[in-house]
Amino acid sequence: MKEQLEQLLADAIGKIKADGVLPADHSVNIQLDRPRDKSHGDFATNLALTLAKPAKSNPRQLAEQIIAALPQNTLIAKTDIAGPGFINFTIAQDQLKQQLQAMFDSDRLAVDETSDKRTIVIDYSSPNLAKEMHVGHLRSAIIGDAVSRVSEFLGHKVIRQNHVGDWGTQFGMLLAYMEALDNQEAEYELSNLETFYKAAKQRFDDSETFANRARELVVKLQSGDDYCLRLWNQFIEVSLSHCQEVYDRLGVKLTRNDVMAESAYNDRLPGVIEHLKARGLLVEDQGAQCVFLDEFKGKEGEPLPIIVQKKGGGYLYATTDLAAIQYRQKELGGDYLMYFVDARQSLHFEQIFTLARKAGFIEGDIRTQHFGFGTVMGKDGKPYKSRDGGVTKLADLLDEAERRALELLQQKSSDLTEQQQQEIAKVVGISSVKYADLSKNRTSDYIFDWDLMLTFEGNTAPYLLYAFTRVNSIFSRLGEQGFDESVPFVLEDERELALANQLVRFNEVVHQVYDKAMPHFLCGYLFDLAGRFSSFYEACPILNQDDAQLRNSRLKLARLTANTLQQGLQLLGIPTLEKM
RNA sequence: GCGCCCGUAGCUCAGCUGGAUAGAGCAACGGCCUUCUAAGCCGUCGGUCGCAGGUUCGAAUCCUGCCGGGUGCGCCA
Repeated sequence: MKEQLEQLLADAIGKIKADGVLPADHSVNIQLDRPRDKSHGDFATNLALTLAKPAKSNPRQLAEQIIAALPQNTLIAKTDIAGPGFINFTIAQDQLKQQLQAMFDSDRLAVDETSDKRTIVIDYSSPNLAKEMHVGHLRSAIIGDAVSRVSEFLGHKVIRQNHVGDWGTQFGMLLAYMEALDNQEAEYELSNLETFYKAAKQRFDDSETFANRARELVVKLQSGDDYCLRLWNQFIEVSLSHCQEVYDRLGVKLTRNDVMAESAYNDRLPGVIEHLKARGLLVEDQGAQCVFLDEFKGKEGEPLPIIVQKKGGGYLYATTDLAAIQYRQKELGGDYLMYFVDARQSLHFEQIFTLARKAGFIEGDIRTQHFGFGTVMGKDGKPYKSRDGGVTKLADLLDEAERRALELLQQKSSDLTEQQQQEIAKVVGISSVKYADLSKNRTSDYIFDWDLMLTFEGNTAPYLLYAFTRVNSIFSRLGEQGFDESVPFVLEDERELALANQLVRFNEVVHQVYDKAMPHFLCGYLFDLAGRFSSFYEACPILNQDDAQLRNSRLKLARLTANTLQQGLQLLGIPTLEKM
């Protein structure tokens, strides 16, 4: 609907250019807003204001000329010139009803597939396997997963990549500790990776002999020693299955098949260095192999190095990331590489992307984009910590979410069995954590607050889940008798109209989420939708409506609302519940 | 020192490429359950958009400076 109107305006601009009202070479950016104030119509544009100067005209007069130049159409019911020269459009109700009907008939709620289909490689979650997943891993997994789902829904080919860290220096320490324990002990201690890591670190710091053994083991591991590889494999296996448990609980779509660990690029690393050398990009500096790019200057304007090989010959994460870019493009056929990684790594990615392009690892139309995100903070405004001051394990955090959700459900009297309550609490708890994250602007830090995310009031998962069950209850009450879906939509009450206008925006919003990789747009949309439905439900009798035409139309609105809520939540990676 | 991000109501957050009286939710206060829904709805109160300049017909949004907070910057990943 917005696109159609944009097209009409583009035609109008073309016409006034042809008429000499506006210089033909003046480039025009058509901006269409949805005015907050209902009296300003369904859409508004400031075109006449921005073009008044180049047209050497006054805005209101130009507005009239633009309106006059609009092609014949059935979309616009009314145009007004308001204030200094805004053009306000009221959409013809027929068009709105037609759009609703299209959504109603569509199995994808009339969301358009993208016109620019890509093979998108999405790097998300990517934890370090040395430790158990903690709070810091939450955002990448949740946001990356939501954007993956949205991208797929729009018709892109999505390849998920879990770039887990399994090759760092700290593995020597872990292997040495495994070695020091006997087999059974090791198995037992590995069941809690967090304490295992701490114990290994402790020993590393305390004992010189142990530390030396740890360093020795790293070297042996990296040179392919069988014994080390066996220990290492055992450790990685345990750690990966921990991750998988967390993904399954979170409803994050990652599986073992998506794991492409750092170590998997080992064979490619010498080739990366060779390639850089062949391109004349490599410079030796203090024994290390570096690349200096003019784009990145240091303190006194001297170029900043990207170190790709240590003086001892070891490789660094910059090297691995370059190898990964090469792999994702060449082997996976990706033409859009997305990275959902902490914002603190933005400089690193800028450097890597620039270098990758300069070195020819990526060329032409291939997009690379780092989507950073802020830190999860505690109520004190500092990075989120557990009570004892340590980092909070993700598994423990999810346990607490489920426990708190159960408490919340128990407070409300309900006809649910104990068993049902527990199952529902799991969904509500996990969804609350996910939604709290998704509903905030990706780029900013946010404060993790149990009380705010686990409430039925405001922009929260429980509110939306409950809103869905309320809509659904209409249909369970309706039972098997069903309703006549063939009647046209009736939009007489202002609340019916408000709901309809919101429903129709779904397409636009889903595309925006993809364009900016900002799931919070969708959250805001769903919250608004649920609110409008509640107002409608309050004021407009549905099942108790005698007028059959009206009753069926309202049932259709309710059905469409339910489907949109469900689809929207699903795109966010949140399941719906039949009852709560 | 240099780079990036942030500062909006008492609290948690929106505010899309500059647009019309800066919006939600919570908290506070006041209404609404013999008609599907009260885990809801309707309303009231609450802001010098960190500060100071500048650009513009028009700035929370763009530019400059300052204050305050975060974070990154040669051999960890």
